[in-house]
Amino acid sequence: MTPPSNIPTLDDVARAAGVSTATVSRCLNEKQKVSEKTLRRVMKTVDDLGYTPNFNARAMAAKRTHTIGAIIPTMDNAIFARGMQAFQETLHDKGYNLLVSSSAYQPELEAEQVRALVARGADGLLLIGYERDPDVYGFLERRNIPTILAWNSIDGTDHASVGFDNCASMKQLTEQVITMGHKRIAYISGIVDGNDRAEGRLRGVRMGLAAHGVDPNTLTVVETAYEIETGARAFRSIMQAEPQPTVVMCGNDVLAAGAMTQAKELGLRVPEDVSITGFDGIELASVLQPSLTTVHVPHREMGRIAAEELIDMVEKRSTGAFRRLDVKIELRGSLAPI
Amino acid sequence: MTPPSNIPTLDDVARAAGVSTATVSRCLNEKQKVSEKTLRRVMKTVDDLGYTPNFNARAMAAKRTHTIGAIIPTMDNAIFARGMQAFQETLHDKGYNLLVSSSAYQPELEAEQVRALVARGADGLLLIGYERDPDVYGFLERRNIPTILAWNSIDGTDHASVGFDNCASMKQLTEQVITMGHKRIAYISGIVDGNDRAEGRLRGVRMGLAAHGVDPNTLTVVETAYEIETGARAFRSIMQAEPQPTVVMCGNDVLAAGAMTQAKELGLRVPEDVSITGFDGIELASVLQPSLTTVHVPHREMGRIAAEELIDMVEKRSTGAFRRLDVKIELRGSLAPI
DNA sequence: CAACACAATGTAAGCGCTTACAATTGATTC
DNA sequence: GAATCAATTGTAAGCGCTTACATTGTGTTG
Repeated sequence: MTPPSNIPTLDDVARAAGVSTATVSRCLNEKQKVSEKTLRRVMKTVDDLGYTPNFNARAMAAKRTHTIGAIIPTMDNAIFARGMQAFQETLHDKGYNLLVSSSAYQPELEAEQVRALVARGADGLLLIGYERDPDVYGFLERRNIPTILAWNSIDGTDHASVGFDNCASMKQLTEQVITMGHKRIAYISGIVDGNDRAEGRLRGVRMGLAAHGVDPNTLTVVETAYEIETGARAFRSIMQAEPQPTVVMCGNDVLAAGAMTQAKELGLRVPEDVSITGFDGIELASVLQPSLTTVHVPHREMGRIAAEELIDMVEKRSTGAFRRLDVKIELRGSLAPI
Repeated sequence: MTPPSNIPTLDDVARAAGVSTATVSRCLNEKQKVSEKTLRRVMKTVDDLGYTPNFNARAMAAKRTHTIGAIIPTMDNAIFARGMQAFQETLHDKGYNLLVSSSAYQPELEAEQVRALVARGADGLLLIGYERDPDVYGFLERRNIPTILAWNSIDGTDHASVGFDNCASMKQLTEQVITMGHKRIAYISGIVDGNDRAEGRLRGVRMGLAAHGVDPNTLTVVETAYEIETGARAFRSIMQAEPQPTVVMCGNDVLAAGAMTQAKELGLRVPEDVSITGFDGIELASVLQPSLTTVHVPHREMGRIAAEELIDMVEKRSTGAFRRLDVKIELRGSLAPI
């Protein structure tokens, strides 16, 4: 004896409209298979009853969810916000929903989230970067879940991806810095372990140095989490060394923001006493005083393309392409010639 | 004739372990009801087969999802990031998952998302602010979905909520500003329509003026979206008027950041030529130069409490409390006496 | 007008779980 | 040793949809 639930089901609609459940289902999903008269009547009943299809039942019967999952390292800072927004918008335009979770930069957590999203029936997945336990890729392949990787682009990889070359981009910025006469360079890096973007950027700096005959071993590197506060701390410790560097390059804009604030607190003028650079080109960079020299990444474009490509994969129009986007060095007030 | 899918199901596990599906289900959900020996054997089989429970099937059979839905106006800027992070962490600690969508400040979109989240089986919902179509509340009540409102707190409302008094907080800041001698005040407001937080803040400014005998009609108000760029534009248009205000108060820190950048561009010194204030106390405020006077909102605490209370409601330990949190005026460099 | 094609609708079998209830087991008691 | 009971396990009925297949109705054709 179940209490008569007041939540209308397909059955209720069918009964009220005097048709079978199959017909109602068709009205909802394949209108062209139903006569116009029936369609109108059924839709009116749907409205009258305030019927909403039960998503889980639907997913179960149809084995499609029109849902895409995304796992990003963090939502707490702006690095991924813009790109994910564009990703979401594009999905929405094409009739897909987005489920996001964050892994807090922890590989095991990411693996767990992959399973959770697949268990929820995600038709496809967006992951950040390449580096992760092969088991995860194995699982995805066995389950046949189209997956696209973003925010990085490494030569010689064949996985579907849309990103930019973190290493080459940072190398380019480093060469620019060196060209402006800087020799004593310090670098505040994000945590490299398990983060191929951070690793690539660090490698890019070293390659930039090497390309100009500077010994990469002279580079001071501090590795720390991507937060304003930790960026500030790293900057302080760097500037205690003797001789002080003439430029502190940062693994991203958030770290750079921390460095800039700390510079002011230490009474150092930017860029007269020390130059500072960032990476990403988030809004924060243009609000800083002086505004931040950074590497601008086309986040929105990356998000949009990722969505389009992933849907093509889900709908079997593509087997997964490799797309590399160009970045742009933004030279601004925080970097000056020596 | 279905192709033999390689995705293991409960049945597969049961067969392989030589028990019934009920027992496997118990091993997964109510370990205490199963003998230790069986439990071990079944769990090993689960592991060997790489079995993952199908979430949709589970939700359907159990009518519980351990999933909470949240709909916030935007993910694109930092206003909600910190609070949602804490909300998420607390949910996770208590064994719940979070599904977030953003409504882009559009009431119809929000209503649609509410239905979508409920259709997905969300056990409870977090919504921002009070103001929305009564139909939405009606729907939620009919479906019996516990819902908590956050980010605002209005006297005389009885809905479960955890927030702060936007109006009183802004009134307090306004009084502080007036006490410092400011008479010509301008205010850059967020879009008030459909946003009770923005509306409350604007009302708070007017009440603050009135309380000190300043005619609220002399207040210049520019209403615009919460973006750095629009904040900058609003500031420019305000400073073109004669006589210029001595202080530009802003509806949030993002607008204030735009105002500050624009002030520099116009060659105006802050706070010597014009004072600027914000609201929210996001990280951005402390990175600005000079650092921003703002109203600090305990976002993390709000997120945590919202999660705890909502779970209590879902698990029938509470019927929905009304919690008001205190804010703190942060007096910093961007505001000076006249 | 019988024969047929095609459009519209109906029937019913699952999808992979949870759980009420029934059955079995083994220990305990008298 | 029969009776009792708690602990453990099994049986099977759904949960609310989609969809392959069967059925019905309608207009065309020879």
